[in-house]
Amino acid sequence: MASNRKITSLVADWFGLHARALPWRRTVRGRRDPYVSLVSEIMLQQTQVSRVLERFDGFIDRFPTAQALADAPEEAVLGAWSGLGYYRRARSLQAAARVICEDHGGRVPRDLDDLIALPGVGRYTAGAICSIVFGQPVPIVDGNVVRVLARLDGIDGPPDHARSWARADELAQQAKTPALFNEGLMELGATVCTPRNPRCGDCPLKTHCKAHAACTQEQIPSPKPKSKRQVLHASSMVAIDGRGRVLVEQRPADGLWGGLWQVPTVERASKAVGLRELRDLFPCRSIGRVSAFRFDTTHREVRFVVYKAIGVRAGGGRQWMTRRGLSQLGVSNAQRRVLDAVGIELDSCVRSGT
DNA sequence: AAGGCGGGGCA
DNA sequence: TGCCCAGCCTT
Repeated sequence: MASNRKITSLVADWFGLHARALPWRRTVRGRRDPYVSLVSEIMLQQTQVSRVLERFDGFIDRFPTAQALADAPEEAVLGAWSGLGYYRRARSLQAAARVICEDHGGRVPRDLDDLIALPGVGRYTAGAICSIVFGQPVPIVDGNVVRVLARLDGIDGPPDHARSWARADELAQQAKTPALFNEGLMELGATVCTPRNPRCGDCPLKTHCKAHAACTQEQIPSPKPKSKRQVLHASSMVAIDGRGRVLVEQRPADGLWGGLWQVPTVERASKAVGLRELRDLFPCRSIGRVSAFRFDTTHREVRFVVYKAIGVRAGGGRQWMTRRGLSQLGVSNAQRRVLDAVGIELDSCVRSGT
């Protein structure tokens, strides 16, 4: 049985050789920018690196400091977050920036409890900042770490978070450089000890891994119990005025796509709203069905029907918006599909440096 | 403890 | 099609 110290040094040394060059890993005089790291950690919550890469530099260019983020209008933040999903993260991140500016002098706090007190920051994210940015010997556990540690110790069954935290804590405390060990453990899970087809031949822990010894790495951990997706019927009405503007409304702050903008849309759980009721809700001169499509998320199957209407008036919280204006706001990818169905393509706000 | 919350890529 | 991803918050 290898010592914890041996395990941690193997991982840290491996990371030193194989770390990917990711934008949030840039350093100035050997230090990472804590604010930049915080943004990256929030973006990376339940979101793959490849997806974050598409948005990260643009977001940092636009909001380069906690103060800049705190001072920005909320719709600009949601606009920069468009397409990333889990939009509450964007609001929470800005709220965190405001706390940082008001309570911590504009500096990301170093204290674990201060970090956890920030909105949108839980034990994982706080631990990541503490250890990776500030070098403190605190553990972090994400989906990668759960998997790597379960395989290393040959723990069968569904993901056991309590055990993973205990094990990660013991390792982080004994690591020579907790920053390199923690980030290396995640990197290992992301690039070598992957859910499927792990590349055990390239793993620095292969001679210490119980799953590898027993050839059970593919079965560990066992899949999480699945929850069934709810079906939602959405009827979206696209209306365009004489100047080419689009009629839009803002969704409620909470729930699915909270706070994002959309063309007038009615949602029903059981069946799609009928055309007659649709006309009652959206009075117009004429309306016609354009197309339909399915939009799947992890938790929902949304069946969209797209209508195009003529002779609609604004009001009831709905307003005419230019396409350029709309592209600056938060718009879900589902609504981009709706607009695409009538030939409207929003400017991407993914571009960086503009 | 469980459920809600996006979106895309991959087997 | 099902599963997973640098999780967090609410109930």
